[in-house]
Amino acid sequence: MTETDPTQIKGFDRARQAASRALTEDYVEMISDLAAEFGEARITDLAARLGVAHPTATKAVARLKREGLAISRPYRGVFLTEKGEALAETVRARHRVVVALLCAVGVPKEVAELDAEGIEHHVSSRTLAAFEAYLTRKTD
Amino acid sequence: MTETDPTQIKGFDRARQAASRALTEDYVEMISDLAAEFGEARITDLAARLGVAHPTATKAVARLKREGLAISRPYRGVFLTEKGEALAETVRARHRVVVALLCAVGVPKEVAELDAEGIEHHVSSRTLAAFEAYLTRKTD
DNA sequence: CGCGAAATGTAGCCTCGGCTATAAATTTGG
DNA sequence: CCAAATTTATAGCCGAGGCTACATTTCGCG
Repeated sequence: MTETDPTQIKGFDRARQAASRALTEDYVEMISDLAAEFGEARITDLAARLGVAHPTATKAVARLKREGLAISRPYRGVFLTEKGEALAETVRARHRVVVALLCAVGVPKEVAELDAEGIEHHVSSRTLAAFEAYLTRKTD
Repeated sequence: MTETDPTQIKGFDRARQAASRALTEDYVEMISDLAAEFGEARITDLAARLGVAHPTATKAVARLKREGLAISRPYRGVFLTEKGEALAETVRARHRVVVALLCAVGVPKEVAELDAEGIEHHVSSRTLAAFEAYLTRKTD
């Protein structure tokens, strides 16, 4: 029998958990963006921006509501709760840092934006802190 | 109607595609590692290292076989095809670069290993090239 | 105002990647 | 060499997150 390496398993588990959080984070961020732009987030716009069919967005919003991140009434826009807004701000901030770090090490801006969309969900708080410290050092 | 931003959609699509590739890449890399260690990859060891139940590993291996990345006979070990080995090497190399870059910007080694497991699947070839260039610059 | 267009909701289906439980084959040790 | 332990396979379930098709509600405009 192979001696089970807990560190390695932990890495895969974390990656899987991050994958399941990614959708939530994307939707919350997008709802926040749309609210800032138009005053409310509509299902159709959410679906369009995320590149999915509307029923998919409807289901996702239902999940956000279950998790206490958003509220909505039938045939009306979607709004974030305080908890949802807080998460949105966290996600947005992390996104900015990841993009900035990628650019700082020489990744072209558009590529950085594209890759950050996937990478950001896997950046732990400790790695994020290291990124921020690096950017601060480099700026000074 | 919101003006659809193609760049943003592309980012989300890429992230979703990367998520579906991630499992394949993890399994292929792990099979390669086990083959190097023990001469063959057994379903039980694969499952243990990835932290899943064995039927889950069996299903995943079936998929790899469908995709021409691995071969196996009932009750025998799993082996990579040439295509599978090539993918494994690519994945392994990318993993090393990602870990090295994280370390280079100040992420502690153990954290880098954990986060890399999730991040690596979202690093495009252009970003990878930028990482390599940065590491080379820094080393010189 | 009322009607057609647009937006939202609902139903139902698919695939994937987990799981448990159970069966079959293989390996191992006495 | 046979029985027990281990390993692998299979069946069947679940939830997530896609989709299409169709029903319903709201909105905008003539």
